[in-house]
Amino acid sequence: MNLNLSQLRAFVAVLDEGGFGAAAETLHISQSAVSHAVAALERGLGSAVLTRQAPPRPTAFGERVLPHARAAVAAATAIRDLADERDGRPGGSLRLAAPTTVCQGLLPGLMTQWRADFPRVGVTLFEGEDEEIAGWLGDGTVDLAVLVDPPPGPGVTIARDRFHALLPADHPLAGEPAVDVADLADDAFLLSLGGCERHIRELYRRAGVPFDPTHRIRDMGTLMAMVRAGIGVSILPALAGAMLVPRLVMVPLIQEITRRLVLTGPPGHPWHPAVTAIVDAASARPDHVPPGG
Amino acid sequence: MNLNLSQLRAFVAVLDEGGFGAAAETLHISQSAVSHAVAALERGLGSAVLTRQAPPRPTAFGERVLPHARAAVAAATAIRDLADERDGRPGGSLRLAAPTTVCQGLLPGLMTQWRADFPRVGVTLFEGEDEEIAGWLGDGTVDLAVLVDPPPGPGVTIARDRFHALLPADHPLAGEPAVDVADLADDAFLLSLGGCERHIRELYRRAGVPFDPTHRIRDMGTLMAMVRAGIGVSILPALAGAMLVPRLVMVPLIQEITRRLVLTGPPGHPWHPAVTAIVDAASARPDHVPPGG
DNA sequence: CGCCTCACATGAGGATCGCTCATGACCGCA
DNA sequence: TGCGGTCATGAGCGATCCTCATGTGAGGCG
Repeated sequence: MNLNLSQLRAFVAVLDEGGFGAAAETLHISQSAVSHAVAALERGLGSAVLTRQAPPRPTAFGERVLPHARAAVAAATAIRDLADERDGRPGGSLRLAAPTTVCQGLLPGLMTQWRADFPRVGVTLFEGEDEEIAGWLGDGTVDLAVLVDPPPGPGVTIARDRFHALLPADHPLAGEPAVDVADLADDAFLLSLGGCERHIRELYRRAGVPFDPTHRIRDMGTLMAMVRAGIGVSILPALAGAMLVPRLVMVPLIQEITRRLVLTGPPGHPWHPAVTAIVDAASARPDHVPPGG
Repeated sequence: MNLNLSQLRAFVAVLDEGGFGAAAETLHISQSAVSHAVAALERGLGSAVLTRQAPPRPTAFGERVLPHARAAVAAATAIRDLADERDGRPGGSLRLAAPTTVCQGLLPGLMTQWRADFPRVGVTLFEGEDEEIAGWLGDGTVDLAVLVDPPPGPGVTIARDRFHALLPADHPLAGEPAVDVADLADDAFLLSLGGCERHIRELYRRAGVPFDPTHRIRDMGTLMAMVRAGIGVSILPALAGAMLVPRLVMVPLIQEITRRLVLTGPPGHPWHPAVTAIVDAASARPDHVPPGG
């Protein structure tokens, strides 16, 4: 009747993998073992933690247990990986969360670097939106994250990412060395959702221009397609340039606003040894990516 | 060879209780079981985590493992206690850290209140100094703490504690309704260590008087004895009044400075359910203790 | 309506684990 | 050298946990 790490691991894995069978695979045990483990957990706790539909969801009670379960599992994993360090090089496998633009613009280079520096560390990438990512980091869903303008704390600034106007290549301003936010008022404005609103609002405030986006678009591909089609213009961080399709240009804004991208581990929790190593290594280096456009 | 919660529990308990035998007692298992558990942990991890002298200390490696072990154990305990909630009332046993003055001035009342409100929750009190306490909260040594003027975050302000002059009863200023910090310059100043220096320094800054303490004293009893003996005067928060011995008085200062006492759980970690309940209950109440002197 | 399939539960059996008891080894101390 | 305190070790046994095989229940389809 006593709580057990493998029970917690099973519980977490079922939710993360979306089923008992899938959990069994990633845990390298049989489906039956997972079922037994979750059943034992529920017997031990006295109530169900999972609804048994496809895909399994946590019960209200399971929802409350989950963050603690994640914390326990993460701690155990960290200890295991701490022990697996060889010749000072950390090992283990990390889950990393980052916003879309960072995933596309910054991480390819970074992760290549890490693979070279920390060959025994595996990194699984989770793409998300800013607040979502902070939540994942807090509740143990991920071990490592790139946060946008986080409150001061541990972690290392890996880039300062300046905002640019996104214009069709045949736009009158497309050839300028820099444009004023106020000059964008002639076109419809396409606001990209997902965390940059705050900065864009600030840009308009500084420019003294009322902010009145015509469309709000979540998907970056859609946004670019619409700008290319001449429907309007947008403002994006420089890193989004990595996703640029032909016949689109990014022009620096006169109103110089940047977002700070910070690589950090879970606040409060002890960090996974590999996370500490990676963040320390990033601190020792200069910013990897010049915020060019 | 697989990591195990009872192994981690044993490891943590040996350090906390100062020995294998003592750990065995608190865990309600045999000394042999503790020895086996730690041995298995070390076999599993591939290196020693404890030095086997009296009292056992963590090895360098053990030092790195310890915070993760605490996190795992705390998480498991929280889950257990989450399950033990009956009719909405939380249960379990909490470790609470607080500074000396709070322990003596504020907690007796608070803990009585809690005993009534949360009869199934046990609280063990750890007295410490301000930074020490913040450290304990961060690394999982305690579940709940009273912090002094912490950075903004979750938690509830349970008191605003105003600073007072501590004078012998026969001091010329002892009868005044309030005194100016500048007027204390005639006497030797006895600085009490342990976290209030910052505030006292600020008081002197505001009064425009140079700060030049004659003695620095750690123990509150010693301080009071010395003030009573006429060796000098001091400045203490109102809560220290709970420790006042006869022939001493506390007089409010004209320079009104207070310290904010905040009851909170570990930053970042998910909180123990009973901690959440206690902090929530405290938020719902007005400040318990008027900062009287 | 019956059958199939997918997904999870259940039961039996066997290896492993983790505990206790008894005892051994080591250290500081007189 | 002997003694008490502290931790380690080994044997033995019950509990646990995993796997294999099979049961059950929901949903899709002819």
